[in-house]
Amino acid sequence: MSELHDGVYARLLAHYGPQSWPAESPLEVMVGAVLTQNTAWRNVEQAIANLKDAGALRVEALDKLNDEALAELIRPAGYHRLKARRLKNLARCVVQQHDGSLEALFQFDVESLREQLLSLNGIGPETADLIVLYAARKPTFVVDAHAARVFKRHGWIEFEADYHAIKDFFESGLEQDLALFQEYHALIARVGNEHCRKRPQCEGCPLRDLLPEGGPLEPDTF
DNA sequence: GACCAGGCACATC
DNA sequence: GATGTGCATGGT
Repeated sequence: MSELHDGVYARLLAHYGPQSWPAESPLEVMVGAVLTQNTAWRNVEQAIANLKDAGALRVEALDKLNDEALAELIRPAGYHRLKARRLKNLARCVVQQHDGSLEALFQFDVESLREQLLSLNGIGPETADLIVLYAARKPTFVVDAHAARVFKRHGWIEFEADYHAIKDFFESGLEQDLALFQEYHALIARVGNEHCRKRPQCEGCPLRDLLPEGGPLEPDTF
């Protein structure tokens, strides 16, 4: 692990302790990954609870439920009609191409699994990587807005860096270890969410002593 | 009542 | 191939 990652990871882990994805099953991870697109996690929780109450948190149930009924259940997470179609795309893929078995889908290696997910309408790079890392439990680094913001503001990566450049930055500086990738991503999301928002709140941030002279860097836009 | 949260697909240039 | 826009809700 590079010196930078070593220092950041150690500070975050010491400050927050181990994190975990708040889900009870791989399917719940996948559904949560879609529902949290452009949406704060607290808005996703009620939608997941609605799906559980309706007995709809099963691959076959998601596949069979009509669009309107599914949209109504996930309404609290926002973009409900759009996300209902995305969840059904995912469920249909598992039913038709993998005999309804997530284990069958997850037996592919990281790259081919990632490609299959990316081929689905509604699954982009971040959602695909979230599913690979937390549902399929294979080491691929998830880049989210928090990771980009935290690392750009500290001057550790360029403001122009795109998803793949940032993903490479992490994957080339870390051991290819599932638990490390899961933990590090979750810790970065936590510190990004609590301290490195559009208006940074560096007071009490565990990475405060690593800031460049003059405080966090500000791009023209975010 | 404006702003924040902050991914993806698609149209357009 | 970069840029802009629509998708929708709930909390601050």
